[in-house]
Formats: sequence, C-alpha cells, structure tokens
Amino acid sequence: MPLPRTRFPSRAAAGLPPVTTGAIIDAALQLTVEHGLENWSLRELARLLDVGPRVVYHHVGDRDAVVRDVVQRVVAAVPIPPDELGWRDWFTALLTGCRPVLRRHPGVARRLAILGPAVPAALELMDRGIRKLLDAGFEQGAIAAYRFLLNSALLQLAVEDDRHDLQPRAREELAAALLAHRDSERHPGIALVAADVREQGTDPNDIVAVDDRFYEYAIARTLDGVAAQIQGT
Amino acid sequence: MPLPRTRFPSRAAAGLPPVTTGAIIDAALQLTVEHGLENWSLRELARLLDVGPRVVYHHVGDRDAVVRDVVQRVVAAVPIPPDELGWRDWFTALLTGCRPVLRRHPGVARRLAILGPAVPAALELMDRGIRKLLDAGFEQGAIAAYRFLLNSALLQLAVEDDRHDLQPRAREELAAALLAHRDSERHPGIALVAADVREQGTDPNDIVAVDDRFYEYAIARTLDGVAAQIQGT
DNA sequence: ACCTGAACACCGTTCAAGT
DNA sequence: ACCTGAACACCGTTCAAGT
Repeated sequence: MPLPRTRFPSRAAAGLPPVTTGAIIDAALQLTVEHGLENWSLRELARLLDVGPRVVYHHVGDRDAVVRDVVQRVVAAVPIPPDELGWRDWFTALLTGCRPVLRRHPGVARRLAILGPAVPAALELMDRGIRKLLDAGFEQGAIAAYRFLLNSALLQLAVEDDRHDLQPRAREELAAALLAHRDSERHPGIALVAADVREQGTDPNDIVAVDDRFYEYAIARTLDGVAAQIQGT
Repeated sequence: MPLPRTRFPSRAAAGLPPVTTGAIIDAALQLTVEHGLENWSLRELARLLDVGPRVVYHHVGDRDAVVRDVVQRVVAAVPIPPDELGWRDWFTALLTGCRPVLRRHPGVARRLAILGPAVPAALELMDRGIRKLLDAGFEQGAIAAYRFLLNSALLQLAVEDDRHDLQPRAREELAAALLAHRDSERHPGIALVAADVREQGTDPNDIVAVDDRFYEYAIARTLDGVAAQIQGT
C-alpha cells in the first residue's frame, strides 16, 4: 500500500500528518486529565505526539505557553449560568458548575486563580459576574466581591487537587496524627476532630462525599460573607 | 595554624564541624526566605552546606522530608492570639498575625493548606481554634468553620506568593488584557475593572498596599460568612 | 556515624542543520 | 514550514565504598 509522498521528513515518511498546534493542545489536555497540569513534562507531551521536544517549541512555545493554552481550553468549557438568575443564584450556579470541569483537569484551578482574568475566556466570565453584582447594588464593592468569590472557589478546588495527589501516604498520616490525640483531655478540640474523622471513614467514596459537602458549605459561607457586605450598607 | 584532627573526611579536614539536622533545616529556611519553598533544589541546599546531596538524605531524608521540617518551623513561629479574645477577634488576630510570617516564607502557606493539621504545630493551633468556636456556640459546625477560616486565609496567602513569582511579565499582560477592553461598551464590567486597575497604578508599593487591603477584606468577609452560620441557628 | 564520588534516569531549553 | 539530533546545564534519588 503506497503512502502519499510529501516533502516532510520522518513523520511524513511514516504516513503521519504534520503536527498542528491544535493537536499539541489536545494531547496536553489528555495528559492533564490523566496526570494533572503539573505532572507531565514537555518531553512526555512530545513523545505522545511522536515528535522531538523541539516541535512543541516551534508550534506553541515553551512549557508555560502550552499550559496557558490548556487553561484557556478548560475555562472555555465552564458553563456560564443564564442571565435571568439573581446574583446569589447566578454565582451558586457558576461555582458549582465549574467544579466538575476543573476537578477533571487537576492543576487548572490553581493556574486560573494565579493568572486571573489574563485568560480571555475568564475575562468574559468576569464581565458577566461584575455586571450581576453591580445590578445587585454592590457599586464600587463589586470588584472585590467578584475577586473574593472566584478566588475562594478556585483555591478550594486547587487544594482538593493537591490533596488528591498525595493521597497514599499523607491521608493516613493525617488521620494517624489526629487519632493519636483522640482521647487527650488536654486537647478537646483535636479529640472532636478525631471523632469526626473516624466517623467519616477512610473509604475513597466517603472522602469524595465529604469533599463535596465541604465545597458546598464553603461557597455558601463565601456568599453569606459578601451578602453581609451589601446588607450592611 | 593547626586544625583539630578528627576522624571525619574532607569537611573535618577543612576544620568544619559535622553537618547536623538542625543546620540543614536552617539552610533550607534561608533558601526559602530568599527563593520560596519550591524554588530551591536539594542540590542547591547541599551546595550551601558544602556537602554532597547524599548528606541531606542521611540526616533528614528526601526533599519532601526537608520541606515538611521547614513548614513545621515556620508554623511554630506563627503567634497564637491570647485566650481572652472572643472568637471573631481571636481569628482576626490569628489570620492577620500569620500573614507576615507566611509571606516571608513563600510557598509555606500552600504546603500548610495541603498538609493541614498533619504538622504538629498546626495541631496545637487547631485545638485552640476549635475550642474558641465551640465556646461561641458553633457546636458540630465548629470543625467545618475552622477548616473554612484557615483554608481561606492560607490559600489567599498562597496565591499572593504565586503571583509574586511571576511578577515581571504576567502582571503587565493582565493589565494590558484589561485595558484593551477598557472602553468596550459590550463589556461594562471589564471597563470598570480596567478603570480600577489604572487608578491603582503599577508601582510595586501600590500593589503591596492593594494586596494588604484585599487580604483584610477577604478575612472580614470570611468571618461574616461563618458568623451568618451561627446567627441563623 | 558521617561523608564521598559516580551513576541512573530524567528535566526544560537551545544550537545548528536538514528537506 | 516543519522537523531532526545533539547538546547544555540542570534535577531527585540511589549505588557501593571510604574513614
């Protein structure tokens, strides 16, 4: 079976099409889903595409440039809530809606929190969010409120990602440290937490459920916090 | 000038005392102050101590073990507020008090948020904090409230650290991205943020002042959020 | 007990060059 | 325009060995 002759070197000789920028980001996205944004190397990415590391530089740039493009793609996948919702429902929808997308791509939440609205798709989101807060009467407080709401949710997701990474040993160490003080009368606070940890169990499914509840709790408290800002005025 | 003869190799031959675990952590702490917890290598640490990388392994363990010890030392330096304060003042004092210590050691806040009370000194802190919340009537909600308060503050500090790292190029890019939309009528929200950014200025001192104010704002809102939890009951 | 020296299997990034 | 191959200056970690 004759392969089409092209003027390109070995990749083409093997019948493979030239690597495109899109294909590189697709592959980087796949690696991010599998290992997390900070847990793949540019060389691994190149290997997955069957090219040398140099090719990635040629089409996208250095590792940071690839990472920014991945973040951009993930943010674009975050569902924007409908405009009819009130500010509190709108943010509740946004922050609960972004969680599955971001948790599926570990490390993206952190980068997004750091980059902020430097990512174009995040700019669009910010515009809608700020407008919602302005409509609700936040006035000059809208900017700080928006930043606070997004930061809180993103950083909570970032720490979930990080804790997930070091699950094997560290989770047990933490439980052990707590349980060691469980009946210490000098530390009633720790004893309470230890009892809570023991009740929750160590089953992975249970841990996921605990994280889910805490995230819900955290965004509810965060919304209460900014609500207090407007009620006070 | 005759050096004291010892039975140890080259270090001793040069008149240097044997490296101790304490000296290793001292050096790691110094590197953390200068470059941040994630921006020094185990080999740099060894070089600073004039030994081979193997020596660090011998006395402390792998890089993660060194990092945990550094975190431990930094947490121990966080001032614990006096017991007489009410819960809100106590947490305000804790969260404002830990900021200078943690910002002086970039990267520690993030590790602490991830490790949680696995660090012994953090356990002591947690015990006092939970007791304060129990006294204030939070009951079974005390654990979640404590976790939420600490997480929020630590993660805010962590993102300040991270943003500080990529100051040169990224800060300007962000400002540029915002200002590009400053008079876009389709994006009134972004225009408002752009005006705010321009007003703040780009002077490093001004940026620090903005971060200070936002941190204060964030912990006030976080405290309002958990206060709403107890008022509701 | 404390340290050395060399090695293993990696990194991100850059070079000069090939079709 | 697209890709190669080799190199540079690093990593964390582990080895067998020395006094």
